Amino acid sequence: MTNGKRERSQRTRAAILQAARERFAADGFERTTIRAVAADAEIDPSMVMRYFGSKRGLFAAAADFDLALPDLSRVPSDELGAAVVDHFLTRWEGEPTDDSLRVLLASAATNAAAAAQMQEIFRAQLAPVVAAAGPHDPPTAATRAGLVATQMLGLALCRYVLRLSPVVDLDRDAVVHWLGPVIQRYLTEPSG
Amino acid sequence: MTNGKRERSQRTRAAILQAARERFAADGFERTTIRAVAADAEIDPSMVMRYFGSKRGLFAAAADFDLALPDLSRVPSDELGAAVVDHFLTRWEGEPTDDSLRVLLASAATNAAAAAQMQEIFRAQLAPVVAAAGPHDPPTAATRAGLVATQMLGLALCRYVLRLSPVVDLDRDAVVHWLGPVIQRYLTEPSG
DNA sequence: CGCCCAAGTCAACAGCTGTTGGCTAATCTC
DNA sequence: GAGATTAGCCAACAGCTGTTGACTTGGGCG
Repeated sequence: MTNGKRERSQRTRAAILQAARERFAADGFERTTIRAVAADAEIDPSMVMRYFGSKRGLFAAAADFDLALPDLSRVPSDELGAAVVDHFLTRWEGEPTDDSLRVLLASAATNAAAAAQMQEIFRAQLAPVVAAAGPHDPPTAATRAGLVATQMLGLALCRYVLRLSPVVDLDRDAVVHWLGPVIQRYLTEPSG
Repeated sequence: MTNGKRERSQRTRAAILQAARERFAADGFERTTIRAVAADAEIDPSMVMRYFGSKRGLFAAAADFDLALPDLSRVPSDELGAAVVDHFLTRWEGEPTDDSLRVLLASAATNAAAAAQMQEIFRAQLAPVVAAAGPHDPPTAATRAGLVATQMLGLALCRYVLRLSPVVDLDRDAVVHWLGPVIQRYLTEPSG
């Protein structure tokens, strides 16, 4: 066949990872079973162990993602809030859909390792961008990043996980209209 | 002994419920085992079944709670936001501590029944209060309630579940200072 | 006292879990 | 082509899970 051994290996590895992302996002860490992931990927459960070592290893691989935040120092300072909200919506609802955030959100609530991973992502990815965007006031930068996290993760929680209908029904423009000024304030308002 | 039979029954029932609340809040629905709850309550696992029928029944009893929202129509309209934020903080951090919200938050992410229960609580308890507090504009009342939920549940998620350090480090006054105006806006800003 | 009901215990069930080791067969390397 | 390497499958393990039923104990009440 045209399939080399290496190519075949990479393909099944990718299939496992995709199935794992969907399962973890839908069911969380505990309820996701290796057997179910393997069934979705149409391979044997033992293959998951071969490729990822353990369930934790599989989760770490599935939940490792990049917020891909843009450089906010190039955005006009009065459009920062709208830009951030718009970026997150694109990240979560664009094509191709990346379930990683939902994976973490659904698992971090009940799994210490997942919570730690979430902390690390926001510390390493969100905090520096916020620091670069806002007033040059290092002590408050971490606080500002934390506040942004409360609103954006709260949105993700209500919209994608809890599926509260008034929040699900908001269209993109409405979300930007309502949350944009909030994020703007968290980023730029003097700490008083 | 001084213990009547009825009194003893009520006491063990309460002990089971308290142990269940702590376990569910700490570990979520899936990782909480009936055996662990029974051990905490110092009784036999089968007693849990006797009193609550099933694990789901136990969860429903542990997660059934009252937001105890005050009547916002008596609060000066420019203090609405601060009053709401302050109320939630008191509810979550006051004495005696009520773990119910954490129970739901930790479980709703991975359990459809818990998510439904969360939806119901916000529909039945938060939405009407928001409707009574804001402008008399029924179509937007549900939206306003949803927006309030995104910010307040996001706060709870980051502060109590994920334990993001910048959010945990905020004291009460700082939380009110930052979130108060946000909630105020969600409650009263014209929908334009 | 003597009956009765309910609180509580004990042991077991059937099922599912993550994980392991041995096996086959197909591919790569020389 | 011979031999090593590796993807993949199968069967099994030890442990834990929610749940059940039979059994024992002790208070409530006539």
